[in-house]
Amino acid sequence: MTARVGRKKTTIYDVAAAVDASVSTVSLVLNGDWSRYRIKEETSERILKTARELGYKVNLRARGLRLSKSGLAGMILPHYRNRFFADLAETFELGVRKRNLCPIVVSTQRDVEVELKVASTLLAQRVEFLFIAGVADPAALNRMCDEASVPCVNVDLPGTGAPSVVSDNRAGALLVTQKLIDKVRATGKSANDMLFLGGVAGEYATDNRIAGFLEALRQAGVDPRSDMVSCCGYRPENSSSAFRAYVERHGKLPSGLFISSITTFEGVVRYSVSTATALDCAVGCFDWDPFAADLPFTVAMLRQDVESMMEIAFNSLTTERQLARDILLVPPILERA
Amino acid sequence: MTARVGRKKTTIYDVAAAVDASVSTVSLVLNGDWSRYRIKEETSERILKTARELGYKVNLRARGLRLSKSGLAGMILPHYRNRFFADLAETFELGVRKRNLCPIVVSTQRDVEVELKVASTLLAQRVEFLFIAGVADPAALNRMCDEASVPCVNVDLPGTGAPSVVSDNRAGALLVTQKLIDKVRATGKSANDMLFLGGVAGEYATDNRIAGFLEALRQAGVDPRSDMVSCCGYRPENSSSAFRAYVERHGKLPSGLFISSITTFEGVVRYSVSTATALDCAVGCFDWDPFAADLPFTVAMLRQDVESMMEIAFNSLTTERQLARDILLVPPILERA
DNA sequence: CTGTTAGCGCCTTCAC
DNA sequence: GTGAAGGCGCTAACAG
Repeated sequence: MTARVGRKKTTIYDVAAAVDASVSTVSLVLNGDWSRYRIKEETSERILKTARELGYKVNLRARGLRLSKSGLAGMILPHYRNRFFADLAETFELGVRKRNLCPIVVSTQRDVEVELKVASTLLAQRVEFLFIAGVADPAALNRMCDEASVPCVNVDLPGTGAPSVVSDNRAGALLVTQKLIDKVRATGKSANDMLFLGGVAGEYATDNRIAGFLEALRQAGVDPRSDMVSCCGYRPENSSSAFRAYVERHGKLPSGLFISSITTFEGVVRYSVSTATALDCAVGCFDWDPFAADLPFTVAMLRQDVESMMEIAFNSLTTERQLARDILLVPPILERA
Repeated sequence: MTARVGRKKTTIYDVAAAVDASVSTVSLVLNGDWSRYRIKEETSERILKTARELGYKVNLRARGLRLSKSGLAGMILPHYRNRFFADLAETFELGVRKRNLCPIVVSTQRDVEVELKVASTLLAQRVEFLFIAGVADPAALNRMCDEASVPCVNVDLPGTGAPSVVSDNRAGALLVTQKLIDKVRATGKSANDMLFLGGVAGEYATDNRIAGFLEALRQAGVDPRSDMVSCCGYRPENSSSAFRAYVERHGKLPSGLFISSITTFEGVVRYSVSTATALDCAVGCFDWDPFAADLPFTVAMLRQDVESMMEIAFNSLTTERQLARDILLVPPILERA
């Protein structure tokens, strides 16, 4: 058998002609409910057989046009390069396939232009719903979906233009910080020397994590100081130098370290390696990565509860939920302690 | 503006009726080449305006049906959970978008059933070509594409059913092993105590890596022994115990360690951490991960050249290349040394 | 039990 | 300059 690039595909008309039946009979048979339409079994078998011989395959696009539904479901996210987004994509695909639809996941590299373009392509393809994760401007995309009457949901992103499913950053940060404080005190150190590292002040997630961090400190009777928080962004180089600066200023490591993302963590590890400084302090991280989990010191890692988030997201596709536009909070999971 | 889930979309007929023109005029204008058809500028502007007001959006599926091309391009891969596949997916999307198509990437978790089902869905959606990466049985999928007259290419996977683009495992392994031997000898140790760890004997990639490893040894005047190779699979637990077994049997670490995948590496790190054994030997890894790259010892990492691979893959979609079905080898990149 | 037919929304050739 | 009409492949009434 050789490649037959561009050869014309066989249609139900071809099959109908071959068995000398009508297209509707063929269609009925091919869609399985021939018994309901009391088509002779012999006819049905002949059709099935020749369809196979002719290599017939449905054209889902034609069917979709006829039925006014595409059978497609879309998701846009920034990239696949960390476990959270990778898990989101895979969980989305699974859920979509379970609903007998075909997933279209597209990454947009956090580029607003690309986000807009991709979203409009997906809507023009008539996806039946759209998941929006980690984009720069959810509101614009929500509006587009609204105009196209396509249900959508924001994931890991709060917004008022659609239902939103987000990790409970505050509660998670509170929990991890409490663990850290316990550990710090168990080793006889002071919770007055803790540090929050990473993120960008003003960002939704970062602000909530800081709030949780500070609340835990207050609950433990510690009076938060401004030098306990260092929002150095997401790049490893930045956290590396921010951490170095902290250590040099204080002449020692913090007693407990709350790291706000896996890339920030990378920077800390890089510092530790390059200066041969053992990280003998309590460490917690609001993110999870299998490699980081195997490092030479115990880290309390918070893993976003992707399964729950996606289940909730799928459930918010109903008309009522679409109208309600709630923000649904999902507590993350403490992975190590 | 409120959600209007399920409301009927506006079509070119609606626009035509609104401006009291014919659908063909509307179509012409909306597709931009109205000047070529010498449509009055005034008409054209009126159409554009009302189309916008009515919120008209093309239905790409209807257009596709009419033009017999879907505007869709498919890729199937096992998952997104390592950098290689994540990069593959993103590079694919970029290339596809550059060609003004819409990417559909679907992960199949290395499950043959799922692979088959997904492939047939994508073909039924009439993707214009299909990239196949890291699946269990490429031949079956190649055959399906062939029957559907859809060009396809195997990525990181050799096959005879379609052109294949694979990393040059042998050359890469040879290169890294040479580096390791240099390092081992530079520190006064013997290249007779090197170890290849990971992979599955009989697998294409593993076998080629072993071949490169052994060849480098031979070139360096070392006579390979069977206990220099331990194919312990891909799970971290397995490499962890396989490495432990090696160390216990020999009473010391190997002088140089060639690790065949990132998950194998994880297992080695886990062993090192749990036994407080410093990994003071030359280490090389046929895989790349940003976290691993920041670990407390220098590792020569080989990174698959995703960009080149994908470029070659895109180029092998032409009819001649489809018929030729070559296996194209792409050397990986040495990331650290 | 099976066939005819009218679209789904769009593009394109050919008339006018 | 613009409109009418056919058809992409499929489904679902509605007729027989």
